[in-house]
Amino acid sequence: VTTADVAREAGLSRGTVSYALNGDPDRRLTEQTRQRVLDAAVRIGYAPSAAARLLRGGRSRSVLLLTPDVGGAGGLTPAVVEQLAAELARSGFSLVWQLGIEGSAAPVRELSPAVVLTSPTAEDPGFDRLTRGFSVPVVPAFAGRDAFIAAAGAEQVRALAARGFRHLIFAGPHDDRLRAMAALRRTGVEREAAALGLEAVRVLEWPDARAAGSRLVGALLEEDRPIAIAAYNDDVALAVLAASADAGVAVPDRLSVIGVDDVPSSRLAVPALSSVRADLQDYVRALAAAVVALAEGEPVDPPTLPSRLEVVERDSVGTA
Amino acid sequence: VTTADVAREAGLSRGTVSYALNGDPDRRLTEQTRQRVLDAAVRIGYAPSAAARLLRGGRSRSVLLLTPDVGGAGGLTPAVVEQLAAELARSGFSLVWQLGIEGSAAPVRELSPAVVLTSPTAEDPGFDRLTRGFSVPVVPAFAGRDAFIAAAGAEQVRALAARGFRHLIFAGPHDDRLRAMAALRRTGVEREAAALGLEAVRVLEWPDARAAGSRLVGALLEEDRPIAIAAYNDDVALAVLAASADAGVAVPDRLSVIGVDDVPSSRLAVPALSSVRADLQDYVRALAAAVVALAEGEPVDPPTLPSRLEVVERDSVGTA
DNA sequence: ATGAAAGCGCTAACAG
DNA sequence: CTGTTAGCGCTTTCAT
Repeated sequence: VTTADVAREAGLSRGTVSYALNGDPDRRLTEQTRQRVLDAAVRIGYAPSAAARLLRGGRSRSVLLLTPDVGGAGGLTPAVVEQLAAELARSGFSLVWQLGIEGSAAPVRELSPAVVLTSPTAEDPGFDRLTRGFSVPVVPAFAGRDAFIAAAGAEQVRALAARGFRHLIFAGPHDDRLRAMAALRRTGVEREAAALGLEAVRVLEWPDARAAGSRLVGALLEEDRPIAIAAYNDDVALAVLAASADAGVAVPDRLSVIGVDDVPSSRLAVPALSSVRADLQDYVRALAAAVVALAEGEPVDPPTLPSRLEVVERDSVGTA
Repeated sequence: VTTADVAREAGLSRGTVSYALNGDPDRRLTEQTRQRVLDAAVRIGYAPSAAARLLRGGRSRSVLLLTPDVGGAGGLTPAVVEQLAAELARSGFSLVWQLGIEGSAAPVRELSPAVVLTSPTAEDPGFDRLTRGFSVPVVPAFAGRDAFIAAAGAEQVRALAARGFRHLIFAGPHDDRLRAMAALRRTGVEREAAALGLEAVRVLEWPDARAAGSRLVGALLEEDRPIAIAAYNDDVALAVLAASADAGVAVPDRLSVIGVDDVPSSRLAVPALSSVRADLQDYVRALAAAVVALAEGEPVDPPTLPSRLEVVERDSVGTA
């Protein structure tokens, strides 16, 4: 069912139908004519062909976000995507999210988006493959992501150092898929420790099994010096907490630990887990604005993720 | 840059270019001609117009998934979406996910998908608004979602009843956005309790603040009978655990609790949290197959979510 | 083995 | 105020 059908039904021409349906740029239509078209359209269930509109040269109002997986941008993706979608909707754009870009799956070109947002950066391998075939701006969203991930580690170090700890342990995740992000975080931890003149950071991969974790805590304890752990994220920090409880080690009296992300269960851990949180509201707003500008053809740079995060002090960090 | 440009560059006609670029259905091209076209295409950077292709009548190889938010389908969405995307990619389809459908944002029509998957069901208000304007199958994905959510509650009850508990408490979430799902889960709990001939289930909204939670546990304890709690999900169950620890109540000796979802931190709670887990692999595979069939025009029904889940027994449930 | 041309549904410039 | 028409880029049938 096309405009031609509507035109026939309404006894008018296709041109008139088009004007009536889109609101007139200049054209003055009789209210009666307009109504007649609208009625006919609903009566026969007209739905415009997006493809034809696009082909005709209309700008698209959609934005395509490409990430390898849901956690693609350091665990911050879901919340960011939801807010970004809402923000863009305010400006009349729709955000669509395509996952699993790493593999063979090619980005959808059927959606001729106004802007493409990617979580891989221009340096990432495969970026060219992603961008190929798009004649619209392809922007690495999450600019400054590496620094952002590292910054969380730096905050952890500052929080721990402020309590007098001079020797820090970095507890990395067991999950292999997190390897790259963990390396970034670790670098942040190490750099800040060096900047603050602390001892060299000891790096551990925290074991997945509870029993192994508890043995590890036991071993750490024998060294007989204050234990301060910067965990890769809250999940790892929670594992440290569990291991400590299993080993009968008091937190924060004999062991301090701080995570990253401030996931809901951190508040509910025993003791409540200190963590690092990012407030991304302003960033997402700026990102949405940049996307809209890009869509309008203005050559703006997308915003950079904040490099200063907020420490949430709870009960898992003591003093040296 | 269009096929016409490629044709001019290669000294051939647009038709030939099209055949060379797409692989010949029947047509036999000289290898030399084919190469000439391919070279010309890369040389001048040709990229096909998806809109024109679509308009011309080619079926699209994309699938649009519409959900209100990331957690749209009972917390199971992210994992399901990732697997579904991978599964569909295997058949040459790309899945794109549009969030925030509840609000004013209209589904993207620029993407003329082969199939539209929605998390709202046909009964949900606003479903018509979503489906309007699509001339392709619009299928409520997650068929049997309500039963699925309820089933998890039923599993909790069975697990608790098997340990001899006759009086159960349902701990609902504080978060208002979860209200609808919580009601479903509660129904599952209540129905199974009735079916098993247990006492009427007591329904509580678990408080957000730790102090309030701990007071609540204290009050429960005074009633001097075994406490068995089916929590809405693991987050609530974790809160119960935290409250118990704060109140100095031993779990599972004096209080039993079981969650739903088996989130990573459940394993790491102290004591490790018993939970209910769903294995959705088969379901997602079947869903992908149904989507592909639908795209081919076969009128199949999408699969129903399993109504039998798996209990993960850990250390937070004792005996009556 | 290649070229010519029609037409997908739409909008906008031009006639009337 | 409304009708007619060209053409967006592509695929595909029909000629050659």
